[in-house]
Amino acid sequence: MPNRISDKTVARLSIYSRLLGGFRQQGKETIHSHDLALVAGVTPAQVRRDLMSVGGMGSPSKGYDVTELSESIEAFFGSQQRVNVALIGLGNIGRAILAYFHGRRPHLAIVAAFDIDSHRVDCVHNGCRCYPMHALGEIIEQQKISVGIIAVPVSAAQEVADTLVAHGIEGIMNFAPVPLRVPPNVYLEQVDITTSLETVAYFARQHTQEERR
Amino acid sequence: MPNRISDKTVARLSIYSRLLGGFRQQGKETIHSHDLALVAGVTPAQVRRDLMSVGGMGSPSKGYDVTELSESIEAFFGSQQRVNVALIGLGNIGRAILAYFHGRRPHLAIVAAFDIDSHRVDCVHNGCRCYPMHALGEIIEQQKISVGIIAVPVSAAQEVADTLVAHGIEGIMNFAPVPLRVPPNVYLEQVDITTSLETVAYFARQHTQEERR
DNA sequence: ATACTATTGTGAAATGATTCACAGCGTTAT
DNA sequence: ATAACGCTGTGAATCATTTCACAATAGTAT
Repeated sequence: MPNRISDKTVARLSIYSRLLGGFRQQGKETIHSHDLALVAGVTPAQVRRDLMSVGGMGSPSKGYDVTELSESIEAFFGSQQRVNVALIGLGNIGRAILAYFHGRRPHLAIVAAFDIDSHRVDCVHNGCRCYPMHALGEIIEQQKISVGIIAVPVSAAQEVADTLVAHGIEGIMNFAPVPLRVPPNVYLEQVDITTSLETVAYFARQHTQEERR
Repeated sequence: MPNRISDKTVARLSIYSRLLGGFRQQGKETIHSHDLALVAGVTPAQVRRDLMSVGGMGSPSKGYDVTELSESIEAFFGSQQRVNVALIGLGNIGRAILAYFHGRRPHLAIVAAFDIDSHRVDCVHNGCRCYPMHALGEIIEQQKISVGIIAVPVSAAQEVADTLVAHGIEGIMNFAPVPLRVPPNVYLEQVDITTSLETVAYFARQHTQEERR
């Protein structure tokens, strides 16, 4: 492998991509690393470093061509080939996620939802059919789903993860506030809202106390 | 300042705290760094390093006293003093967050919600009163709110953040998929679900391609 | 044409986070 | 009592990420 790209860089590229989409719509043709850095909340050097990963094609004094760069990053994310996503758990968080992604990213579609509650099963929420939990493995393989979003209670999260892994999932985004065990060949992203809020509260208090010093 | 603690460490301490709570309930009295590391999904060395921040009080061959350690971490997070939190935006994500935190963390309470939609205003969701948006500044100061959760659409996010900052907020957790500009004395946590999912999809695909090599 | 300016791309340095490795020390076994 | 074991706490080393700083270069002005 030539040079692996860090997850931090990938996350920032996603942000640049979204911002560039906005600039494109408002007719901006070129942009400097400085300007992109300003709206992205990072340093110009970081922008340039990140853009090297997608083969940065900027010109001095003009900067980067917005359309060209936007398309380069989309190509980097492989937007020509669709990634199918499953959402497991249709509670409050699950429904919020479903509503959130509905029709937003064409190449990143939630194609199936799952829940144990029979009231939710077989309904269509935001254009997405809800299947019973026991169909999980079968549907993953049928629909060639490679990414799973876990939005079930803590007590069920590891079991769901195991099922996903057993049926060949490649990446998991976990909203349940519990660290999951998955094999190293599966990419895992923990989105732990409780922990995040606790971290914010901690540093908020720190700042207050520093001011008092 | 003696030694600043990194946000990564703080986040992990929050996870340890939660896990220790579980161990405490099931009557476990002592625990080794190795065991805590296993369930937290990190290395034993990392656990010990993190616990140094709260004045690690482990004994060789017995390990750490579960109750004592649990209380040390809670004290570290300042659980004796309550942090008041405001939630701005009661759409899908806002309601999910509200339901999620309801009665879960006593020292970290969402005490007020805000929305522009008059249908939502003045209702009580999950024990939390919803105020109209124009009351935001006033209520923050009245209720001594120091942390804000932004769950409004992208178009309103920066304006809300500015209002929060203007009224003395110390920390912000932002769910709107746009980088916010806040002064350096305000701690900002971006929770960008789209970006996270895109990152998962990217690495999931990477793994698939590596296997093919 | 030539000089000047501002910006990119990128080695190199700095900073930050994690892991290693081992001294020191309770605990247990003999 | 003594030895042996295994774990903690931590300095040092490693690894990862960010920032610095500047050569190369395209555009612009003279």
